Formats: sequence, structure tokens, C-alpha cells
Amino acid sequence: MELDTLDVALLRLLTEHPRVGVLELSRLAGVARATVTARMERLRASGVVTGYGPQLDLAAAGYPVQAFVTLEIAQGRLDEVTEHLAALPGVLEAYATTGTGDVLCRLAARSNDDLQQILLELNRSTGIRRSTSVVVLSTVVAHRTLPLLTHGRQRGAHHAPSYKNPG
Amino acid sequence: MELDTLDVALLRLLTEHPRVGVLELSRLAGVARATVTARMERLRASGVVTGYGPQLDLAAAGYPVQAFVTLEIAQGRLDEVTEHLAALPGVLEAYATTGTGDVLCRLAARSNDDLQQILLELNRSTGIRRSTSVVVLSTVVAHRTLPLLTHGRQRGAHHAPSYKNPG
DNA sequence: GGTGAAAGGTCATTAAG
DNA sequence: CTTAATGACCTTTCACC
Repeated sequence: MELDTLDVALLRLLTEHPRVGVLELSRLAGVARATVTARMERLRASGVVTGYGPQLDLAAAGYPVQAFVTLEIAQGRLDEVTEHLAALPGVLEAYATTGTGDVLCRLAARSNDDLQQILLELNRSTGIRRSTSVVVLSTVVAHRTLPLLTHGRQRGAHHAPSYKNPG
Repeated sequence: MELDTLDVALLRLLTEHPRVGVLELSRLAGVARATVTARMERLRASGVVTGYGPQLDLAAAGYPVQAFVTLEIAQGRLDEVTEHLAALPGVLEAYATTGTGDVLCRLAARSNDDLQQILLELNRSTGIRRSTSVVVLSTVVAHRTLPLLTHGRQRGAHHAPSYKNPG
């Protein structure tokens, strides 16, 4: 779905003033309340907004150590590894990628010792050929999406850059 | 801060029923309203909950391509690169890490062409010696934190595993 | 626990593509 | 003509004191 200015404005307002109601949101955005309701429903229905769950600072919650682990998977055993990863609470997210590694996953742990335990558990999967891990030292750019939606409108990259559209 | 069962239960309820009020939350959790209010304030004040902003599916919003890029930074030029990364909307997050790379960052783009543009812009920083990128093919484990808080209670990893705490 | 104030739902009207 | 926004109605529900 393509987001217009109002959509992005609403998302920004929701980000800055997290738990405001629809009425105040409509005031802040300068549109009618029903409009806000309709837009939010549209964003939800289209799958752009997947939820409004609380955003957690894992470090503050007692998990100050994070790491990225690149896994090489034995041929045809991704499903098995997927199950294994999903069963480990320390695995925050995992993605299949191109490159020499096959899966990149992100871990959180209470300490370096705890991280080592998680890595050991992780490597107990026989579907994992090899793993390389790097520990997060500091945050350079904190997680964000609004700049992309606001300024990332450099279209044309997929609008026929050097050849005309077929047809 | 250490989270107890009620804290985790509230966070789970907030995740599943995003925009419910405190009253219904107290009913769902089976505790008094004031308790919920106090806990939520405590979670906010302690920094565990940083916000309730909307969670976005970038693919649904028109950015289906994601990539992880490992950067090697020229000695002492991390600040310069940090500024550069922060100025690029396509950079979703970035972390300084151990390992042969110095910074791991995550990008989103409208297409592979768009991704290439972003990578070119990224590499225009003279503080970046070398960059290696992998493209995300699929999600193996979707982003989550609740399993960690719920089951990730294997404490003791930082409770003097093989040596006593320094006195 | 009481009270002022929103949320949520619906709808006819109107503006714009 | 289709789609979307609007302002107004109402009832229920919540947040605050």
C-alpha cells in the first residue's frame, strides 16, 4: 500500500504521543475524527500497521547483551533449524539471507556467560554447520522507520530507470 | 529492572490487545486497576517500556527489500559515519559490533535497484573502508521479545557460575 | 465510587478524483 | 460516478479525583 502525507503524519503522531485517543489525534492532525478512524482501520487492514504493542528496552529489562549470529545451514535442513531457533527464547529474530551465511539471527542475553550458554544451545542443532557471532557494543542508529516513510520517497528507482515500461 | 510474572502478563496483554484501557487491562489480568496503573508507570519510569508506537510492516508499506550491511570503519571516524548513517532514511538501525566488521546496519528499500542506490550513497562516506551486504530472503523467526521475558529466566548465568562475585 | 469526558458506531451530506 | 472526508448524532466506557 502507498502511504500519503496524512498516513505518515498519523503514524508520526502515534509514535510521538503514544497512547492518545482518536479524538486528540484528529485535533493534532487537523482532520475529522472519522477520518482518523478510517485511516487507521485502512492501515491495519492493509497490513502496514501490525500492532501497537509496547516497545521494550531489553537492556533495561535485564538483558543488556545482544549479538548477531550468522549460521551456515546443512543442505536442506532449514526447517529443522527454524524450529530450533523458534524454541530458543534468546533468539529475537532470524532471517534467511544471501551470502556465505544462510541465516542471520539476533540474540539477547543477561550477560556474556548467558550469551555463551545460548550459543552453545544454538549450536546443538545438527542442522547448523557453522556459526559466527558478533557482539553488539553500542547503538549507532536506534531502530526507526519514520525517516524512511517521510523522506524515503525517492521513487523512480523502480519506475523504469533506463528502459521504457513494456507494453 | 527485574520483571515479575505480572509485569510480563501485562506486557503480553498489551501486545495482544494493543489499545485497551487500564480498566479492561485490570480485568484481563485479574488484578485491581490501581495495580495496573502502578505497574505501567513503573515500567515506563524504569525505561523498560520506551513507547507504544505503531509497529509497521515495511514490506506492506512499499519497502519489501531489506539488507544487512557490515561496515569497516576507518580508524577514528565512527562519528562521521554515524552522522552519515543517521542522515540516510534507508538505514533502519545500526550497531557497533565486535568482529572484523565494525558496524552492522540494516537497510530497507523499495526494490533491488533502490537498494543499490542506497548502498552507493552509503559508500560515499570516506570513513567507510569496506562494506559487505547480504539481502534478506525471508523471515525465519519474526521479531519478538515476549518469549525471552517469559521463559528466558535461566538466571544463574550471571550468578557466579564458576567463581564468586568480587566482594 | 461518582462524574466529566472521550471512544466507538452509524449516517447523511458534501467535496474531490 | 466512485471514493473519501466531514460533522453530528448516540450509547457505552473509561480515566481521574
